[in-house]
Amino acid sequence: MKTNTVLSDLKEKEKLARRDIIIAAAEKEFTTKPFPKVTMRDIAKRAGVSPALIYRHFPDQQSLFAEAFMRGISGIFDKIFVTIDRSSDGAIEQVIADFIEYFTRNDQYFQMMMNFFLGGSVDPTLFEKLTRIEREILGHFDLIFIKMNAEGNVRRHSHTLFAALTGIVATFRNHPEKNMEQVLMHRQRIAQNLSSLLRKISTSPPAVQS
Amino acid sequence: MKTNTVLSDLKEKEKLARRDIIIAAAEKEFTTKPFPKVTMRDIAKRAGVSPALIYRHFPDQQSLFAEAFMRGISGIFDKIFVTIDRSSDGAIEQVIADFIEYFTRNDQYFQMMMNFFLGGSVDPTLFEKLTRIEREILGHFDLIFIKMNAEGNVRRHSHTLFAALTGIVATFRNHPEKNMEQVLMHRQRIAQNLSSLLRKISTSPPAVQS
DNA sequence: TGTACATCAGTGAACGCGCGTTCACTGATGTAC
DNA sequence: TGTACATCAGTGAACGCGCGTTCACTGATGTAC
Repeated sequence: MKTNTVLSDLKEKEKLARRDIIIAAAEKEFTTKPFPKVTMRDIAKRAGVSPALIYRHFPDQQSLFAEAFMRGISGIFDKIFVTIDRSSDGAIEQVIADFIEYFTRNDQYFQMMMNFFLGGSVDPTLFEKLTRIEREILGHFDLIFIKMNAEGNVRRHSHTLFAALTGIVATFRNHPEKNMEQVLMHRQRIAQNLSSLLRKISTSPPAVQS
Repeated sequence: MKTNTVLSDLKEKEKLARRDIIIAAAEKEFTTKPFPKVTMRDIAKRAGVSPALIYRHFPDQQSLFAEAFMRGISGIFDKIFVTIDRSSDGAIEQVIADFIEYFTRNDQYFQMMMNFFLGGSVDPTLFEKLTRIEREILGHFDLIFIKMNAEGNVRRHSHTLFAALTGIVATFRNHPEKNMEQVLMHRQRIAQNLSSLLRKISTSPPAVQS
């Protein structure tokens, strides 16, 4: 019985590993071509499995995409959240710069995010997850404005910040003759402008604590 | 000979009218369903013609979409440009509110805009047109900041404004339980917040001129 | 220890559908003589 | 005025392709007796 359990545990692990390989393959595919062009065949090929196998792990394409998206998106925001939590003044410049840099270097996640925003009909489970992430982001953005003693409605500032950051990445994209570093620089300049705008709403010089 | 010319003029007009009907049908279709779901068959059906006929007027789908987009988008910006030109202080609150309202009530054009931004590869002619429009928009936004005596780099403020407006429309979308008026209200609140942020960069009270 | 059967990850090929686009054709109008 | 031919807007059906998804099957491993 014991051996039995150990063996089936191994089986289980193997299965999870395969699942992992598929998600990783999907993430990798997203880096090579625009989001809507990635196909199940592509992913299967990269993962070294048959397309049919994917459907043993995920009910459909959207579920796989969602999982790949979640995995990628959590990375950056966890990092940003730490920056906010540790800072005494909200570190808005740092947060803004990190957001822009991450989404510039990983445009695939931005494209996915836009896709979910614009696509309209996502299934309720996914919608739920996205809403939770959004709330988490806004909650942490609130902290920035609280720490910097912002005047006015804090949550509204958070919305404004999130919208502006998203807009910067959405509107300034790869002109044919520009490479990624140039695009990044351009976005960062606009982002800095945004930073200094937002700094102005602080009612007092940053409160330096501990 | 004269009759001849008049007749062929009529023919020509008729042809243009048909072309017009097709574009109008396309615009109408975009209002009924999300942008990527609109098909050539749908448009043909609404226009009351055969799908094949569309290809007598437009080389391909993208050209038709582009033309429908241009037509729709010019409307609002012409109106906004007039507001800017006529105002003494740039009327930034009005411009922001109009932008948000228009794109909320005509989400199809926003979706098209995002599509062009995110889609990546558009043909050079279309790219050229889009770039021209963008320059025109930024040029007029510059006027706003000039009129309000903004401190700092004017063009950079214009970029920031455009990005933020786009971001507001992109990020706050139809939650299943909210209707358009509620979405509009929400967006307008964020937009007002943006307005008052931007007002702060004026170095002096608005210059009131004749 | 050996044998018949069950389970289940994994597969390549095929299904089915949607959709952009083209084909082969029609019929009305214009033109040449 | 009549006739043969050219032009061209317009059409419904068909082509071709891509892609998500499923099917029918294989083969390895586990289980019962």
